[in-house]
Parts: sequence; C-alpha cells; structure tokens
Amino acid sequence: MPPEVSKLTAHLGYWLRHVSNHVSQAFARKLAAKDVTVAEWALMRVLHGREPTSPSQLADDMGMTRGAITKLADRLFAKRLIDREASPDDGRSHTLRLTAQGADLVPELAALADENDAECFAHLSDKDRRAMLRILMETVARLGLTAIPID
Amino acid sequence: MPPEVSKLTAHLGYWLRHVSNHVSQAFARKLAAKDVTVAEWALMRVLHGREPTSPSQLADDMGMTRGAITKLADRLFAKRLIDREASPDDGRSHTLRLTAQGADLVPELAALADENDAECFAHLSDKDRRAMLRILMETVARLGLTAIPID
DNA sequence: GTCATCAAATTGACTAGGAAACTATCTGCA
DNA sequence: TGCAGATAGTTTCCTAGTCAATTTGATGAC
Repeated sequence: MPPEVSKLTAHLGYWLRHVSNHVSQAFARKLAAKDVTVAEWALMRVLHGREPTSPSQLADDMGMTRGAITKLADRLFAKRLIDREASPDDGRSHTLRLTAQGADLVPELAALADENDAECFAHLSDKDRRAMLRILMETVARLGLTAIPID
Repeated sequence: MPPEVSKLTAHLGYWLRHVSNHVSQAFARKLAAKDVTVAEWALMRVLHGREPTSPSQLADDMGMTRGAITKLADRLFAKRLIDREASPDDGRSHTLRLTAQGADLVPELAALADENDAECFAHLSDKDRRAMLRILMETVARLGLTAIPID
C-alpha cells in the first residue's frame, strides 16, 4: 500500500487555521455585545500605545490591504472610536488615533480577550501557553521580515 | 501610572489569528496555481480518508455553517472534484465524497501544503514544530468537545 | 392515520476583505 | 519650471462567508 499522502495531519497551517477560526468565532460572539468586530478590535489594539499611525503602516502591520483598512477605519470613525488627522508634511497622508472613547473601550475589550483566551486555552499548561505565545511571536517577527508576498 | 491594560500582547488568540492569516494567504497563492482555494482544499482534505460524509457533519468538523458548505460543495462539484450521493435511509440527506479526479489531486495539494509549511515555519526547531502541532491538535480536540457555541 | 414539530439542505440578503483601477499629491530630474 | 513616475488613500467589482427564511422530508403524539 503506497502511502501516497504521507502525513495529511502534519500540516501546521491547517491546524492553525482550524484553531484560529474557532477562537475568533468565539471571540466575535463576545465582542458583539460591545458592538465591535474582531477586525475592529485588532485595529484598536494596534493603535493602542502607538498613537498616530498611517493606514498604510497599519495595513502592513495587520496583514491587510489598504482598501480593507480604509473601510475598517470608516466603520471605527463612524462609531467615534478613532479619529483621522491630516499629515502636516504630506497632503496625501493622514494618521489614525484612538479617540478618548476608543481608548476607554480598549481595556474592556482586552478583558473580553483575556476571558476568551482563558476559555479557549484553559486546558493548556502554563508552560504550553508560554511556548505557543513565544513561537507565534517569533513567527510573526519572521513573517514580518518577508511581509510582502515573495513567490 | 496605572497599568490599565496590563498585557495586550499576551493574547494567544490575537497572535494565532495574525499568523494564521499570513500562512493562509501564502498558501492561497500556491493553491491558486491549481485553481483551488484554501477552503476547497480543507474540505477535500477532510473528505480524504473518510469517504462519504454529510454536509452537516462537515460543517461541524470544519467550523463553518451549513450554508457555506453548500456553496463550497457546489464549487467543488462544478470542478468535478467531489460527488454527491443520496442517503438511502433519509430522503433529505446526502453524502459527499471525492471523485477519482479529486482523490488524485489531494497528494499534489498536500505537497503544496508541505512546501508552504516548510517555508512559513522554517525558522522553528523540530522541537518547537512538534510542540506547536501537539498543542494545536489538543486544542482542536478540546474545542471539538464544545463545538456548538455555548455562551 | 393525520398533523404539529423538527431536522437537512438550499437560497437570498447582507457583510468583510482582496485585487485592481482611479484620484490626488509628492519627488526627482531634465 | 514642468513633467514623468511613484506613493497614499479611496473606490469598484468580485468572492466567500454568515444569518435568517424557506423547502422538503422525517418523526412522534394523539
């Protein structure tokens, strides 16, 4: 019997996607209570503690296109959670920052994220949790270096 | 200075989503050469080695809605990669299985998945790779137990 | 046996994001 | 100076999901 497809179960990417989808869906249900989506939270989270940032920079950092950031920012702006500010030295550009209201909301959302993490990964040992976090952060750093599509 | 938001960087779910998105996007570019999407591959991958399965079961297993499975299956059917078969004991239900063509394609796609994994996680030690895989599989098993939304 | 209820799958309306075209502005170079 | 790219952001079109309503078939109470 030829093992034509040796180890289908061995693809990290597959399991990653699987787990990520489940976790994000669970998180989305929690965030819905605050009328915020996961992507909106992600943008607010990136803005928090790094104040005014350009859409292009955010697109790179979040692994999304500029078009997506535009729409995402529109929604957050409509909810008064972020503000736009024209760039003084470049007429094309502007920066985004959290409003006071947005900044106030961040800790609440962070608490939901804590809660969601706790629920989804309750079965992991502290050691495993830390290992996973370290591996993921290393991977982001690595992918960040080659953020622009190569192949 | 009150640490209002203690450890924003500590949310596993956030990094998980970040890495998963990047990996899936890279994979999508590779799959495009075979005219297959990531979701299509995922469905084929689930069907492989577990032959005839109902859409509902697939929806549960893949963490998608039934509507999504219907549309996904439509596309794969149009490409002659899967077949529908009426359920003998339940007139409402049917099962899905890979066609010969679909089964032939699986190893090719699996090779692309291998390649993508290798590229995206090249920097990880074997030990880390195995740890990550184990943790993710454990988590899926755990989430599987509570697949139906609880809160 | 008939009807109310439930379950499987599909369908339609809606939403979020990607790719690429487009607009406005900036930069460099003759 | 003035014009040819390059660059920041937006917009349009398309794809692929979710959610809710619908259709069709099964099931159980009486």
